[in-house]
Amino acid sequence: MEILSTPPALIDEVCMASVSSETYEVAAVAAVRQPDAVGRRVRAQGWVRTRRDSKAGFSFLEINDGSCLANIQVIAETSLPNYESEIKKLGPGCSVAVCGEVVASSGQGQATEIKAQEVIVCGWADPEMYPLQKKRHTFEKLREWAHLRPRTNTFGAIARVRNCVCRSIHDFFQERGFLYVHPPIITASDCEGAGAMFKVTTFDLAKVPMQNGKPDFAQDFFHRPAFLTVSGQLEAEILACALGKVYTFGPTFRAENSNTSRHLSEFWMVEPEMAFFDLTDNMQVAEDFLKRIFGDVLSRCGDDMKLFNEHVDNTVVETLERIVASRFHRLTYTDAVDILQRSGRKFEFPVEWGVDLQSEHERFLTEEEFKSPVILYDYPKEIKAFYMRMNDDGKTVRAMDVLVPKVGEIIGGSQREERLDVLESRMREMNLDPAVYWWYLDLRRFGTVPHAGFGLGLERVLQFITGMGNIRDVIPFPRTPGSAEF
RNA sequence: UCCCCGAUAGCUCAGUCGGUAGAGCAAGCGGCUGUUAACCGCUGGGUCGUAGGUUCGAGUCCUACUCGGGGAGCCA
Repeated sequence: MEILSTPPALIDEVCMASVSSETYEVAAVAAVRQPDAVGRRVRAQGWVRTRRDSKAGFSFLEINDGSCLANIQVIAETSLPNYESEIKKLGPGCSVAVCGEVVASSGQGQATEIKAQEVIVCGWADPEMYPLQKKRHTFEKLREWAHLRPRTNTFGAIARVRNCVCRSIHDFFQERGFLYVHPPIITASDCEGAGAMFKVTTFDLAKVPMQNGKPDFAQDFFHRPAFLTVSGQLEAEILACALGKVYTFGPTFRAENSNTSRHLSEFWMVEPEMAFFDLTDNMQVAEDFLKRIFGDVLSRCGDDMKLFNEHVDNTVVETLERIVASRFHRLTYTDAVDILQRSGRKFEFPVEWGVDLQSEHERFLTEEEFKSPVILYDYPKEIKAFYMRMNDDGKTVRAMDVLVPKVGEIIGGSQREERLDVLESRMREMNLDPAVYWWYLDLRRFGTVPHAGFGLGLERVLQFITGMGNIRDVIPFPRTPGSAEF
């Protein structure tokens, strides 16, 4: 366990003036809590969670610095010079730096504690005004305090799990020789038709230049309509068709007026794209990928996952453990429809070959029929995008969706159509103008290769991992219709 | 965007048949205690989401709007 760390510069400037001449190692709470930290002289810095006074001549302070779920208990004796003037007035939310020796704790619940030689108050938090109380708050209320909710146990845990997942994403692809690539965030074409897009413009909206009753985009910044990306897939294909295996990882924007617990207007998406991969290879990558993420979270975020399991959803740990050890069920769309029709279950929306599966159908498959993630593939061409590879039956395309219990679709992907003539006829069928996609078609015109890829919604994965019911609670600053505070 | 539900103290909620508001927690003060969601006592704290309407009288009934939640569609 590494105990030395770089102190935040700002805090140090604020506090160093009053620090005694003795030296202390700046240490994270996570490190100080380890039994082997006993005997070290440390400086712990963070926010007070609670204070308890003892008439035995000292107060207990619980300090959290976000390095782990748990706090470090500080023993602040009445003999400290600022005990009456400051320490007795500390409460939830105050920021402090504590210098002292790490000692074995004589109480229950922690191995170590800090016997304070100095307690420096950096910032006060008026208990009459500070919103966070020493009690449970609803997630809805905490959402109104997005600037303070990272200081709570649950949202601190979410931040750490989110970080762990992002690290796993990079590790997984980097170890397998993928290149991390960056598609544009501003895009000029509504390539995929994957929902409404946010417009990007420098026009003065009070006086937009008009031409024949329409905005004259020739005068706009990019000399044409521009949007925020809804997917980096088409650009990722360009890069894959030169570099082999690539992945993107960045923000994605959808202006869809979706008001659900599973949709955000701004979310993070991972999109691997692999040249010389077919749909079977693609499914294997998706499965290995999810298992790696879940496995890493279990091994690196044990305390945080324990919190989710105890206070949010008591099945999450068991579910992740089972998935890591199991094999995903793979079946065609056609087989899935067959299972649903023969289930005897009365669905609100009847199942029929050719229609898109509803939430209730996906949930039946993942939660009842298989009780595990399910990969569905070979979907009817009518309900999937133009770029997905046509099967020989002429009716289905090489699409795949990875479905998980509760959250539903967590990954959507396909093998891409690499045959120029087939792709062009598919575009015409769907009333898309091939001329607009000239560069996309060039990839098939010059040195085309079979390739495949998928998209994974980061927040959907986090929802699944943590059991959090609302996607707005697994991203620090959720953007949704009518909501962009903070 | 559609359907349903909700909005009362800092937070979570109760409030009967329409008659000017209550609890728990939090906070302040005091007590007790190597405590750890600490505990015990006292005190303060409200334009009942906003705007109209019905009524002698509205937290309560009606309408619209705003915000929040659940479900649906779209999807990741």
